[in-house]
Amino acid sequence: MADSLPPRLDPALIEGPLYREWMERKYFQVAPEAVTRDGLDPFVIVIPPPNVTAVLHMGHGLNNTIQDVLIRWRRMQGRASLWVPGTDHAGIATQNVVERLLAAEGTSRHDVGREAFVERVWEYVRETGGAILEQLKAIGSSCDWERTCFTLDSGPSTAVREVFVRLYEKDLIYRGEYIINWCPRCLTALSNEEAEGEEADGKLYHLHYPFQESAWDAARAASEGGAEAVGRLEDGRWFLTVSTTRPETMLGDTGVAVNPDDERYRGLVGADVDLPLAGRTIPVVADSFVDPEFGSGMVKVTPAHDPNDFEIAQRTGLEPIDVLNPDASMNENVPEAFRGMDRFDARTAVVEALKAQGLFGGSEAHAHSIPKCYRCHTVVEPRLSEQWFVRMGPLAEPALEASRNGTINFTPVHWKKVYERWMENIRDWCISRQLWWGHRIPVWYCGGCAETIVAREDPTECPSCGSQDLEQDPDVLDTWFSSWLWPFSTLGWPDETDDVDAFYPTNVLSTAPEILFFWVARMIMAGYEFLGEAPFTEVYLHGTVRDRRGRKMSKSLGNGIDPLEVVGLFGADALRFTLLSAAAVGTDIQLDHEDLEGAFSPGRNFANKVWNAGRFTLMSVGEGPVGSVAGAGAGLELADRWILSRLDRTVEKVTEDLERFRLHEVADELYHFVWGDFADWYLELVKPRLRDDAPAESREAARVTLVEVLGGICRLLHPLMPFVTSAIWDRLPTPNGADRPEALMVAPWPTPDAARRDEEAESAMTDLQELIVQVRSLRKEYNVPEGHRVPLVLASPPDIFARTVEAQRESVERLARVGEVRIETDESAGAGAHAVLKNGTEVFVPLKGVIDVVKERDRLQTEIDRLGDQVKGARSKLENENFVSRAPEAVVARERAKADTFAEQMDKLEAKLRGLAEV
RNA sequence: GGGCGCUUAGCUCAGUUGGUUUAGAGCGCCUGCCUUACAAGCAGGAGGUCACUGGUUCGAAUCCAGUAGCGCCCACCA
Repeated sequence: MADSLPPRLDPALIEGPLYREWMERKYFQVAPEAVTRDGLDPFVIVIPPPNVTAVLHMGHGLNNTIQDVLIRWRRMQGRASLWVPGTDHAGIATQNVVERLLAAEGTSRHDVGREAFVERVWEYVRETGGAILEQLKAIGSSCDWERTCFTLDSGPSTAVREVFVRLYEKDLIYRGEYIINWCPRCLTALSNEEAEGEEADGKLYHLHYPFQESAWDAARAASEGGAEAVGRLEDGRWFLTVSTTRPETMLGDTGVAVNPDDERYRGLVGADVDLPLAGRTIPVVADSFVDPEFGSGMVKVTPAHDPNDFEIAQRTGLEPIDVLNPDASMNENVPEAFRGMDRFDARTAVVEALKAQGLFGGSEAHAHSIPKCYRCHTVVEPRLSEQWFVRMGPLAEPALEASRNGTINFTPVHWKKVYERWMENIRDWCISRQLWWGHRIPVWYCGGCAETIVAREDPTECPSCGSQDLEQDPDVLDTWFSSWLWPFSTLGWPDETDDVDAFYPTNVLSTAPEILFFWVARMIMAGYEFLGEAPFTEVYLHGTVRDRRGRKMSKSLGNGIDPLEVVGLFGADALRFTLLSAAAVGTDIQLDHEDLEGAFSPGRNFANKVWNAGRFTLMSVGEGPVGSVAGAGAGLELADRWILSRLDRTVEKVTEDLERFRLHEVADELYHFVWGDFADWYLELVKPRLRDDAPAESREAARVTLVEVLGGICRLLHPLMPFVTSAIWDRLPTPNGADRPEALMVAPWPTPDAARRDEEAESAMTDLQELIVQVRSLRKEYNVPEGHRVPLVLASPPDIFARTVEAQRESVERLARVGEVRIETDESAGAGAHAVLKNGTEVFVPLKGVIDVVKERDRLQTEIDRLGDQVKGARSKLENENFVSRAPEAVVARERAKADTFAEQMDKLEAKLRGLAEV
């Protein structure tokens, strides 16, 4: 059987069939009864739903590999592990895509009409949507596909409706007129989170507004009092200067504000100025928002196009004047010359017009951040409009507390602060979008009596006046308004389902930090508000996948890597392992998109190594029945005991690191255990014992150990590399032909076994490895040709070491490439190896390190000195009364333990040193 | 402007509460090997003042302060 395995792993050959088998056997599925009836401990992850029409990218590859590792590991631990998959309708993104399709056809959504447009999007989603879920299967994701959910499905839609109504009834949803972020291209409102600031080199323009003649005296007085923003034109008029980065908005100014405590301008409050171009008169008002230190200390107030100005206007009684159309062209409230002009053209035009009137005060470079639409990157325009908002304050309270009291943990931990800061400064959430694709807002306006109806069921008549003249709010909800319910809407809420009972709350939420606020924070708020409990307790935020130059991978840069291409070239295991081994907690991942082979060689090479180590083991063990490790008992040799002990340590370490999301460490440990300990050392050491002419007992001990260790490797590695491990495990015999789980993915996760620990074997092996490495190094140093075998003379080695070498004599000879190992007690022979140089002369090579008594003495002495220092340090602390009385008990205890252990170790080493001295 | 993080081998990065790490890995590089599991391999090797300065300590890549460079997040500064 093993002979039939090809010497080079061909992932394509094994991955497809294995995944199909897992699906057929329904290993990914979990029924709620497993929890409610059978009492299994649930472990649940809900997938961050990718956009329904998205194509898999490396970020998905990384995130879903992480989730699959956790799910597979917990499943093997015997927990009812459920991974809920699904997709998001992605309001703006999807609508934009289809609008572009229509544009290419020479039409638009307005031409085809709302109903037909929405139908068209559905059509598009049905055609192209969900492909990403198939792609997740290719990387091995073990989601319960029967539960696949879409945010626009009836279940999640019901949840959205229920939540809207409940919040409205609690007065946590309101409609109001505020300055919102408006995308003039998407023609919709955006939330604060959706308007991303982008650093840009802008300009700060200075504009002059002339005072009305009645204020000239006050202006002169201010000017003489040192008000630098006040000046006089050539024609004698006095003016003030305001600064702005958006001069075109001056057409909508309704005032100029100064700080009430600003001495310079106190006398000007109440004065009127002429608003140039617009032909209006506006007042100077006082508001404490104005920072006297910034610029001239005078601010133009444009209430309809700036959130701060809007607030100033509310406080000072200024009326907003809207000057922009939805598409950001100038509207009818501006002078005819500017009407219909694009905002950026208007900017130039306004500046030119002011120049012509001598009212332009120049401009200067000004770096600042400009908000842009996160979907189309158009510069967002603050705009006054009527929108729906969620009052976030009350929702944030428990969500903030959950982080503070440790109910919810963040990995890496520094996100905790970021999260809390956002929660502390929470602002209301604008949830209405002027789109057609999404959840329609469940609000109707009565034409008969102006009643607003918010209902779970579509109303047919007004409950107040009975009128049937009802019109539904035209807007849809922010995409995230369905996403924030995901951990329970996917389980059937608001119905009281078994799934909610069994699987809520979920356990881990793994995602990219970019959507901490968009999604994670809001899910936590929704969890508390609607189910009274956090939706998960662990938040794992992974790094960003970047290219070799550190740039984020993106479609527009063309620097992305297609995970499916990687799977096709090197296999899913290679992809997964490479990502995991690069994904240290809190760090980004760099992959060279121009050298896929280089980028993914760690995973590919390791997968192949596992494959070959497995193949060799299977061939060596052969067809015959195999006993158990327990049965082998005293027959186990040093190398066997060593590798079993190492396996046990690895089990402990790997499990511990999985619990702490240290997946990079897990990958690293398994890599070194499998490649280093198992393949490089153990397999090489046991080769002589596997021959037909080897002593039967020794051969049997090797066989049972091989089966045991390879089985352990398969289990430990399975969450990371599910395919290659399964392929090997399926061919692995069981001890004494015992029954076993029908598949590796449902086999039990190993647990540490104290009886397997063997420090004697570990230290003896360390010495032996050191000897072999020394000899190899010497051979190289003295140019001993490959074909030459030289005797290795070990003079007067410590007893235990002599026995170790003796036990592994054959292996030592083979691995060190020496002809004969001689152990002598005659010190005069020295410790060394005879080597024959290229010219034929024979030299005696003294061996360094473990077998060189003198050097060993030095080494021990150094070690002892160092331990001595440590003991001294610990003891001096313990003698320090301040330390003992003030330090926490645990710390003192640790210090005491330290002193004891190191002293103990020191004694041991001193004994060893005395032993050497006697030789 | 506020907050946070990073700076370790040619490259990309690990290094878990300060002490068995005389600082590690992968890739790359040099030397020798097709040793019947694997050349996607085996063996040996070169390469680092752990950004800089000072401090705490018996002991610092690890803790503290400052300096320089880079990055991220948040923010209403016109």
